[in-house]
Amino acid sequence: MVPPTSPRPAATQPTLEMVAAVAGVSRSTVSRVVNDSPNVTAEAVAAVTAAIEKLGYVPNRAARILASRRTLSIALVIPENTAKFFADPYLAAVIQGVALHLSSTDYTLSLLIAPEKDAEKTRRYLTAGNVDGAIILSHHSDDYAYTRLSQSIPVVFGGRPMSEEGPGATYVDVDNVDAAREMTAHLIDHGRTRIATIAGPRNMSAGIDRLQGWRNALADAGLESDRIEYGDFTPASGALAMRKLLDRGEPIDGLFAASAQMASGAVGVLREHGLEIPRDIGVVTFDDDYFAQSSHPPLTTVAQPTIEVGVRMAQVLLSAIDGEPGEKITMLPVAIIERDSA
Amino acid sequence: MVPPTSPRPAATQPTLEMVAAVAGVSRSTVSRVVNDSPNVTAEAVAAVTAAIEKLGYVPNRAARILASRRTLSIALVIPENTAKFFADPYLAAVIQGVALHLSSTDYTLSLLIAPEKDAEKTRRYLTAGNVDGAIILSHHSDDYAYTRLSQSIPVVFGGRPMSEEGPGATYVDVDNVDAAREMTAHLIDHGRTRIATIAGPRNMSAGIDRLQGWRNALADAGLESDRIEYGDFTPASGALAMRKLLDRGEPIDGLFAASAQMASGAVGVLREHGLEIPRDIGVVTFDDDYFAQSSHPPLTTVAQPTIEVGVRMAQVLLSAIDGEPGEKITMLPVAIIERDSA
DNA sequence: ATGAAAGCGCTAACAC
DNA sequence: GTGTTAGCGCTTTCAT
Repeated sequence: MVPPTSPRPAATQPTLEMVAAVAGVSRSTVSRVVNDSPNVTAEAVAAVTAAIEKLGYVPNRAARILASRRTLSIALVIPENTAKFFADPYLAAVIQGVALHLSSTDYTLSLLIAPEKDAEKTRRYLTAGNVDGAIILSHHSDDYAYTRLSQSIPVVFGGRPMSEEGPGATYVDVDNVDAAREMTAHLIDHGRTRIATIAGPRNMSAGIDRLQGWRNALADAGLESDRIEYGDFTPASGALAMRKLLDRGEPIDGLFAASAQMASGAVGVLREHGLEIPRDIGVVTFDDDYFAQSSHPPLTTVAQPTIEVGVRMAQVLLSAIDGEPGEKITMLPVAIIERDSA
Repeated sequence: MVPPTSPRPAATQPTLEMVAAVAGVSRSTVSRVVNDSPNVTAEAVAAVTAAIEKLGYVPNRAARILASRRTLSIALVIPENTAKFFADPYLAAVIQGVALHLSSTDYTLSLLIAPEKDAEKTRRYLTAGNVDGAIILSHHSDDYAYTRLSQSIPVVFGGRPMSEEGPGATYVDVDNVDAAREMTAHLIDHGRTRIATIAGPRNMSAGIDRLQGWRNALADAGLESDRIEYGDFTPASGALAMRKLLDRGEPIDGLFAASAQMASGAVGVLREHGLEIPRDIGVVTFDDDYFAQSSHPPLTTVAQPTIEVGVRMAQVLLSAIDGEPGEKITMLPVAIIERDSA
């Protein structure tokens, strides 16, 4: 904790009261104008607006929050174990989308990297009325700290949460099962029959669902589905998984990597082993990031609307905060991008 | 703008007053304890602490801010043009470092993606007393909107800022010139004589400085320094620059890419052209990210203390907010990582 | 060392 | 439609 110190030198911002004086109205009227209240005459609005402009008035957030009991701020919570994925283009884009949408509102984004140990501190902060709502970007199922959070404030999860809260939770996601199935089917359509997968973690819905999709496609085609290794969505884990797959000594002519970052690692290993894509092995994946686009050859993949996911999470959260009904589950469409890697 | 709506249903958090009642002291004393004031008896501290614990009291931020005129929050400003680099492991790590350090303080991090157009809105928000200080992560020189910001609030830049504010500005950086020189010298030591560079943008100090370092090394060795192409630190730009370099038709046996992300793009192109590292060309770069580590072969590079840069920016900013003197410029050491790519 | 009292700048009934 | 009046929950002189 940083101990509080000397108070600030009173920046003397213009206050609502000063605006009222200049505009020749009461503070209430200024407040109404600032808050877009419908019940103000055009003249009053004009006078106040002019005064605000003239003085360069900006409402004091703290005072507003204190008086209205709305914080105008939402938290973006990233458990520390997830923070190491910060560099993942997917996560980065989602965060960007959230920030982008909020910048067109009066809301402010509080970025919280939540330490595993005292998740309790974070939870308290969130439930103590410091934010109007929260977006949880948690990769793992073991973040039970946030399980009951939505009883206190509106919460939106990025992707279906794994905890018991799952049913009933509000989240934004894509149809991972079906997209993975399609990707795998694409491999099958290209004549691949010995298809492996580098799956995501078993404690993340995205990992589980994409694996299920892969299984479904193989089952539909009557193919074996035992060529599985798990990664954690990082390139390094993809490389390791690919090595394990190859070390099995069984022939593989197709690979579905559950994320482009893992595919990135895997492709490097394939190249090391002298395997050429798509001559020796077809490779398809998930996410249309730089790697998928610039790999040689570029990879057939599932493009998720990343920025849009962030934007929608923000939208859904804000409307929940405003007490609007709204669906708990928002599924966004993906785009299948066919290239020459299958 | 999202119009304000219904007030929140009064979450009835315990207040300082309730704590005072339970502890049997005045509100002032509770406040003192909460703020680590030295002038409180041990018994009072104990009683208050117990009461706080019992009630699960968390101070109301807004009230605190309003009364103390300190916001306990700092802004992390990322101009929109820089936001597209969000997925750059370097940027991601720096942000993480900032958030990490703040999580051990009472400060909150406000993430601002600042739209180019109304940078004025952002500037106003920052100067209106909404934050105690700001960290600017701007890649470009043309962000004049933030030039005068440090006249209003403490500001720390990530890397030496380009604007006229440069002299006098507070920032955290590494010695890009020298590190680049060392990397290039490494290439020369390995017998390379026709050394190219993929430089960063000409309007970013990191771009300029690393280019200068490359030039210095070549000058020291009496080698030509006209093999230059520019990128914007993204992989795609690195690939493009490499193509241009190769298209010149002049022989190249060494490459210094000003960032690992650009090296990533460049290496792909080299491979396309059948050039092998280090047999045909030595490659060194900047940043020790996943790509540099897992490229084939892994790349000799300059490892920047990325998380540490973020942590230090936060530390420097907080001490500036607390009015402590402190150096304006913080240079962090880098580590030269020699591998087999030269 | 502690308490009493006066706001911080705004919003939200409530009256007019 | 507009003004008046209470606070929102805390910090901070100023006494004691």
